[in-house]
Amino acid sequence: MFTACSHTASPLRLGGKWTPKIIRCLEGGPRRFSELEVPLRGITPKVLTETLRSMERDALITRTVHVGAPAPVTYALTALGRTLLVPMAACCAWAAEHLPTLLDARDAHEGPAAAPR
Amino acid sequence: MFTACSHTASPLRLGGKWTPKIIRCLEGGPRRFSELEVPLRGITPKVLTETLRSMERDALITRTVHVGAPAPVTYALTALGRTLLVPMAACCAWAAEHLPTLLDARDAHEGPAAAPR
DNA sequence: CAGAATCCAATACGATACTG
DNA sequence: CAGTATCGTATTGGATTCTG
Repeated sequence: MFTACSHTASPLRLGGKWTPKIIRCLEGGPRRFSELEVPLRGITPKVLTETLRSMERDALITRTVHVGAPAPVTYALTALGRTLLVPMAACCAWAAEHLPTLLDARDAHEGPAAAPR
Repeated sequence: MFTACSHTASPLRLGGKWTPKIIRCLEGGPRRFSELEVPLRGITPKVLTETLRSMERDALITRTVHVGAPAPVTYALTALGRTLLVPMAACCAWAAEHLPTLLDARDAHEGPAAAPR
């Protein structure tokens, strides 16, 4: 989706499984590592770390280590990261409207033979 | 990007490497297999076939076998497939505006040590 | 708390060769 | 022309365990 528009071969992880969800989680303000693990049910710390690192590298988020006893780390969207909310909204609108149609077509294709009876 | 908006775990190939490009190629009307291979420079027949099949299954395109000597096959966007052009345009606009910024940030991260001299 | 290390599975993508 | 068959590689995501 994104690579189609650019002429780079670089794997932008924007289309990955977790990047958009993380952006949504950060939409309301900075969140800590553990505050991301909870709403992103199913993500493992390894994958969360990897994804956050690549997003930080791409200047989509910032990583801040605060002083404190078990030093908390917060992640926050950058201005660049916030611009992604616009195309994401367009994609979400598409999915909300057309995804059921697509999935119905898929089921009809897969399973006229394997349909429930 | 799309899966983030839905609640399915199904791998929609909308975010794949080729699906958006194929949609763009079909935007101007039906195209034949070999007419897709050319502009999509680098795709192998295997991958093109796989991608077209999955798009057909998802009702994004239709596959039509015509009568003729070496029977030509044409692929065309469905109405559902055309709706994808809207979010794709939003993503392309984002990339056109912000991708250079992102890539600059990436370079700055990777290579202050590996910078050219 | 916020991760790092290690190992593993699934998938996407690709190169090459062949065919009705 | 429009694929199919086979094989191999690269990347992604995940499970588990451990640590400053």
